[in-house]
Amino acid sequence: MVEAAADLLAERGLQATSFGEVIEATGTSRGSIYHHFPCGKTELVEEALDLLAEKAFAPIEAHAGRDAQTIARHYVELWRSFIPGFRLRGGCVILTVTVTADSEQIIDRAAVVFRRWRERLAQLLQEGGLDERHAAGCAALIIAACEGALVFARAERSMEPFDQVAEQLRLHLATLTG
Amino acid sequence: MVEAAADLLAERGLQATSFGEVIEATGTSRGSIYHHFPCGKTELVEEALDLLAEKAFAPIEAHAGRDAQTIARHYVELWRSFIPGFRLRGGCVILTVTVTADSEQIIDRAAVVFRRWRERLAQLLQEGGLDERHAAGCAALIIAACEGALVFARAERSMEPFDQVAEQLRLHLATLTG
DNA sequence: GTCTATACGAAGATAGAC
DNA sequence: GTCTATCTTCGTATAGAC
Repeated sequence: MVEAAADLLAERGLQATSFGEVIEATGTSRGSIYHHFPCGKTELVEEALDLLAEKAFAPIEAHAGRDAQTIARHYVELWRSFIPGFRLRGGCVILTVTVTADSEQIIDRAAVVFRRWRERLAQLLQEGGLDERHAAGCAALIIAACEGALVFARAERSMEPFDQVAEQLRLHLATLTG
Repeated sequence: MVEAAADLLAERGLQATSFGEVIEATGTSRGSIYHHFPCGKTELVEEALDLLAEKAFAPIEAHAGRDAQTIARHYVELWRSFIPGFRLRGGCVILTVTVTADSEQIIDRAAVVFRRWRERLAQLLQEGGLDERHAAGCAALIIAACEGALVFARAERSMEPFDQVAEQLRLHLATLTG
């Protein structure tokens, strides 16, 4: 049930993900959702966000321990791989939810996800040899830039703006670690 | 009428901006909107987007002709100034609309805005001495990173992540122009 | 515990009087 | 041309049968 909600969130966004669609996707019934999630949509969305956030960047852990440039390159490549998967439509769910949510609870949950992503990437970069003073900022830059570039790609239905940004990030990392 | 819609869009986002609120804000009537905008909400939103896009970055033109680092610094500062104005709530309207719109027309209009922003900034940077090969990419990076960082700031209700990103952008520009 | 039916409200859009 | 009243659709949430 949470998985179906997560898929729909990723594909269509927060407002567009209605219980009606979750029901259609899962085959379950309306009342059953409220039995498992008494707080309704907010509760379901929170769980779905956690699931998405965890799954999204699990692959990067496979590169833990390598040098900072390699980590960064794979991280950006992972973002890039999301674009065709979402058919240039969805972008990042956490971002979409953040800018559209009217519930403080959900925004707070999204904020936790963003922070976790940044802290983990900063840690990986630092372990990969990046100066401690730049690690947090550099991680924030990479994720922020990828988020923004993903939106460009979605709007223009083209990989070009994303690839331009990725190239600049590569240059920046090369400078910092060189 | 368009101005009221633009204000509401900036403050509350696409889905949250209803005709009811536009009516309340302007004092006009429901039928009157459809008289001036036969295509309804889509048409009104398109006009509002154009208005917002034009107004948002007009101030940067005052710095035209200065060196690339100065241009970039003022550009980022301009983005930063949006945060308190939107009370950390709205973020960038064009971004919000892009990720939430279900109308191809509106997304296309947003794409035009993004492209125009990038091209103008690239031009200013290049006139400010930035290498032609980096101008387009660097402009894309700056705008993408600011968009992403704005979302972080909104989610965490803090300037810190934005300022981290801004510092990295400053470093990057210093490297490219140094 | 799971389902059906329905209440309740909001939003977009339209009709028709003036 | 502008306004009031209304229609339709859709989404969340709940009540109550089994």
